[in-house]
Amino acid sequence: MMNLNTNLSAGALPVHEIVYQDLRALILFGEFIPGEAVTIQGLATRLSAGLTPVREAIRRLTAEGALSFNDNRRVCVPTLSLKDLEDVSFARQFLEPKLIFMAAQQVTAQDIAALITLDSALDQAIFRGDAPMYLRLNYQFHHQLYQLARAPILSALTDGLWLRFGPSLRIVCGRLGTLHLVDQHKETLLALKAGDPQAASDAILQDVLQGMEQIRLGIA
Amino acid sequence: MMNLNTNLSAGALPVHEIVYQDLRALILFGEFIPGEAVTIQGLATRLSAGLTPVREAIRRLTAEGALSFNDNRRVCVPTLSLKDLEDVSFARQFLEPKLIFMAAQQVTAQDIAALITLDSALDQAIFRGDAPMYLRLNYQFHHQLYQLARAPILSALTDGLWLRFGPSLRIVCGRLGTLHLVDQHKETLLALKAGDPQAASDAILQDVLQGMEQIRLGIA
DNA sequence: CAATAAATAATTTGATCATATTCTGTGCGA
DNA sequence: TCGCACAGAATATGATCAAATTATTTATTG
Repeated sequence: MMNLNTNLSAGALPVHEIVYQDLRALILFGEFIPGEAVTIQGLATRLSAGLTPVREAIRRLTAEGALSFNDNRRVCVPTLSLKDLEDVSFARQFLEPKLIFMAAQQVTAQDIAALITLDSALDQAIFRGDAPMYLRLNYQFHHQLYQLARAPILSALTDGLWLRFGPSLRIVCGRLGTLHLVDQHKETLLALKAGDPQAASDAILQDVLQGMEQIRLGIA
Repeated sequence: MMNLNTNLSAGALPVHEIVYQDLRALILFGEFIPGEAVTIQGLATRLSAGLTPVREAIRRLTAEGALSFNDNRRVCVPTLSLKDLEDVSFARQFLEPKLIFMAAQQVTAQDIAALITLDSALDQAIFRGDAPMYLRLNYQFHHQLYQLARAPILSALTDGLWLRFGPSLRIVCGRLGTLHLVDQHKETLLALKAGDPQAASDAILQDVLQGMEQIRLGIA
């Protein structure tokens, strides 16, 4: 009856928030197959949560385009068509350079240091052939850059695009070992250190184009 | 095939879907004041729905940036800062011309006829000084154009931006009578009829810039 | 009789609600 | 000022019902 386990407000996130983050990560890092069906009850069991919080998380992800709500009222992971990828690519091509341009204008030495640390870990993940870790760190690198721009709306838009191609990363994953992934992070970091927003912006654009091309090859 | 009318309501939408649409419209057309608090129970009463469907609708709108989920776990209508508006404006400047360019490449005479009808109704609403109707028809005009582009992802992004400045339209509303709102819809329609994607794209860009400027004046 | 279609039953899944619990802020009293 | 109780609101669960999918059975036809 009485649950005296009073959860002090410290790190108490609502269950629906936790479920959202967990489910988001699952989608973002290719743990679902494109087209795969997702059931509320299944997720509730898998994530040890009640139906309502899962339902809320699903609605959020659906609104972000990470899940698709069918006429059946069933939910599934969308399959990204080539046309869809073109659209995602178009949006990223103007959003990311803009964000990084803004970020470069107000970035601190501390911020850059954190990014370098992140990028080193990323390099090591590639070296080890640790694909899941590579996906996580690569996303984190970009995400952290978005934050530095201090443009919540543009950040949200750009962040959301990752959810669109997340499920397709599963394929890229398999190729990681055989590929020489030369990202443009080094150039971006150099431009940030040099305080050159335009150069940083250009470097990220190359990185985006390269990343989108990898996925295009994967789903083609 | 079989399934004789078990579905007694071909158009029977789930309550959470209806609540979502209703709430969305309220936000989109300035029925809420920026900063206004929104309670689950209040909406449930107002929209004659249960708590769960309302909760789901709120999560969706929150994911779209139309509502903001505070640390208190309370939900409110966000206030659009000038900086935010800049960002929305930036995104629209890229997205809308692109969409209309795509639309112009595959638009049919029938589609154009429907848009002309819509635009006439819009003119009449302005003439009558019917601000709420003006807001609805103006949105509908753009929304219909997005659909014609057949680019679901870019459409969703662009559509979502309207929710960001929806609450700020309340102010524009009041000015409607005193303003000479000369939109660029006529030019857009002419370009569509002429089969000139670039011209249509340019016309819409002007319309977007003009619209954003109206809001900037409103919240400045 | 075999093959296919139709109808029906069984199972899964989604939608909604009533209720119990937890959280947050506030006011009261020491 | 601090602590505690209280009210309003959000959170979360499980029950219940409806809808849809799948499986099974029955009917029909060549």
